Amino acid sequence: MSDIGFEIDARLKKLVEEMKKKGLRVTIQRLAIASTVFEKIKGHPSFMDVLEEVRKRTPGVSTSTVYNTLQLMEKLGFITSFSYRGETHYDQPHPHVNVVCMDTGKIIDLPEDRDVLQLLEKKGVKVKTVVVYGYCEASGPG
Amino acid sequence: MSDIGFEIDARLKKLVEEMKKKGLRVTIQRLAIASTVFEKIKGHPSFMDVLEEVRKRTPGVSTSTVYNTLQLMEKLGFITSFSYRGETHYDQPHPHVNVVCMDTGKIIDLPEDRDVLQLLEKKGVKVKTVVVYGYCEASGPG
DNA sequence: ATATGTGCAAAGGGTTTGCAGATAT
DNA sequence: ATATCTGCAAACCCTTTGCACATAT
Repeated sequence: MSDIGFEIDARLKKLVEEMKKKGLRVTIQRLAIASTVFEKIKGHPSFMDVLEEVRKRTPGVSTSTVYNTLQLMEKLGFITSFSYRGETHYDQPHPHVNVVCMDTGKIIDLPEDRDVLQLLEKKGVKVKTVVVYGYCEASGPG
Repeated sequence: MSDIGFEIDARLKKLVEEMKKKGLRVTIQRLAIASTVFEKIKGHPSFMDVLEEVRKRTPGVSTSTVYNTLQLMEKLGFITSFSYRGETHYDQPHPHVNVVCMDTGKIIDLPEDRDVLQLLEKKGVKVKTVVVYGYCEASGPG
């Protein structure tokens, strides 16, 4: 469990601890999937994005294993997800504001979102994540 | 075109005008679908919700007709949509803040949302609609 | 008269599942 | 040793489409 070829970032380390604590198995596949997800999560990857990237690195991993692992990671609170245009997108678990451009399909995190979150919380909303559907600079509604 | 059994609300009237102006046909089905949608839109109905409600009122209307009409209405700006848990939900077209309870699945409009929208616009985001994923009063994260 | 719309039924796309064989503990 | 996990392949659900028939204009 020391030389497996992955960068062990803090989240991965914590996930592994968490899995062990719960008697869940730390498999090669789960490590490959988790490290991929942590690396790509800022880009709001879709399920297929994750699957493809995992397979680039570790060929042969199955759809269901990726699916199961993503569900596990979500249940353990390491990622969140939301759906856009019929696809599931994975995202960082801390409350923040995503902006989706309905023209380009791009999804970015709003840089300074603390005030938005605070305003929502002040209104009694327990925020997990926020998705703003709109248009980016270059494009307009229609 | 006078006694068709539907309440002609302002939006329906406007939609009909718009359709005529564009040479689109004002059919019984479209009227049934549109009036249903306008009546139920505050409840963020899913595609299936709309289909079922339309059929309750006007049996025999097909999936594709409902589908086409909803797309048409969206293109003409009378409704918007977003997806949640793999389902398309239809919504009012003006910018506003929806709150989704990830526990109960309930979707409601945030009552006083103008300041939230203004704050987002001030940050340069052209907002079409906002979906806040969180938890309602009774439930907590987990 | 005819361009547009409808309904049927099937295809599509992404997600989810059942199960036999494999494996981390 | 054995409970858990993996991979395959098929099922699933919702959405989307093609096309012959019907209809609003």
